[in-house]
Amino acid sequence: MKQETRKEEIIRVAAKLFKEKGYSAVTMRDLATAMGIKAASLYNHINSKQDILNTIIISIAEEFTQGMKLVQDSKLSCIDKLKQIVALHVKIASENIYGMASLNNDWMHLETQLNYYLSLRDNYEKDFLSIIQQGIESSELKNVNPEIVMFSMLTTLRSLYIWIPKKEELNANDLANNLNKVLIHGINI
Amino acid sequence: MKQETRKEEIIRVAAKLFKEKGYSAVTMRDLATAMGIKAASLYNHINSKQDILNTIIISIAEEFTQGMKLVQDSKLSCIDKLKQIVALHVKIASENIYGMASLNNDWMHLETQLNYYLSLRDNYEKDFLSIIQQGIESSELKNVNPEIVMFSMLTTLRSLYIWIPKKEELNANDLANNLNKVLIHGINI
DNA sequence: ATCACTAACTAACAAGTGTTAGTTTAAGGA
DNA sequence: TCCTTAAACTAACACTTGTTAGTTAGTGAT
Repeated sequence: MKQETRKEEIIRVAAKLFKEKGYSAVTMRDLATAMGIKAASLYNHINSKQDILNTIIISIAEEFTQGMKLVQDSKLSCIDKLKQIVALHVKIASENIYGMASLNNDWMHLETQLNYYLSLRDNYEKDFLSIIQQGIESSELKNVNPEIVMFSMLTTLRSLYIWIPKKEELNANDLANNLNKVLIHGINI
Repeated sequence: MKQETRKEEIIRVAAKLFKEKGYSAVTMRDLATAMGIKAASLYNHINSKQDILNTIIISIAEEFTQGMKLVQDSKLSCIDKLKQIVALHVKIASENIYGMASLNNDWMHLETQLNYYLSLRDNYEKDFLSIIQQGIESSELKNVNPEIVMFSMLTTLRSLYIWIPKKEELNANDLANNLNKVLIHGINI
């Protein structure tokens, strides 16, 4: 277990504050108070407030991109690929409850990294959509509007960070299984 | 068609800016520029920045509460009630693309109205959950985890405001029908 | 012509913003 | 003991924030 550096600690605490109030509403003095130091002291460890946001968002976005690559390169059926994606979201969301909030709500405050983030997101959605389209073509999935399927699954998965903390009794596996049932098999008899 | 007052115009433009950058990142000078006037002039029409947010969020939240009441008082089957809720979200989201963003992302910046908002949201979720539970008890729905069903449906519906503007070719009815298919009947063969 | 009203304006304020510069303190190794 | 380094500090800067006060210009009714 690698020991957390002071810089990593600051970023972790920042992510927590960003989740509660959003990036813009959190001041460096808020962050310093949460760390038990003065605002100016933060700059011994980090370059700028903006840099903290970049680090939080880009690292998670790249994790998703990497996970999607693995799913795509696999020889799984379409439905199994979708199940893998659900598992990927459950895993990343569980490990980054606070960071996921910034990813979802504060990406527009990225500056130098905004275009990079948008390209990662765009590619992720393209890959996701393509899996669904293949499933429909191969009759593995019903002939439903593929974009609506992606939208529905993706918004649910992207919001997991809100919901996981309220349901701590559910472990990652159970949660993924339940989500698969609901998202893929529907709810009516 | 009632003519829009200057105050309503300010609130509408504010909601649009709030959607793009979030409440905290939008300054009164931003809003004034978007209106083509000076910041101080805004105060001839509105009381405070905070007040604008209150108005945007509470009006929509009350619309949802009212809609849920109608659904509950109806004698519809559980699945038809769920379909009515989907339609309610599609309708409100279509008519309040910008306001929905504030409702979802900036509710924590409510001050005097925060507790009221939270109680509305809490009751809405309780009512939603109760409909699903009744559907399971009466065997109208599969025996799935009711909270996961609600979470999945609700996050999808709450994110409609992101998605509707990208798909203008789909009218409200088609969208609601497609969502019903996907959310209720599932996607696998 | 006077009045009230709407809606804009300029000027300013007090508080808060991210950040920099320079300094101090404590710990560990040579 | 001396030197280095990590990590805190105080003080300050230039700018931005929401908001207030007081004023001005145009419009329509009496």
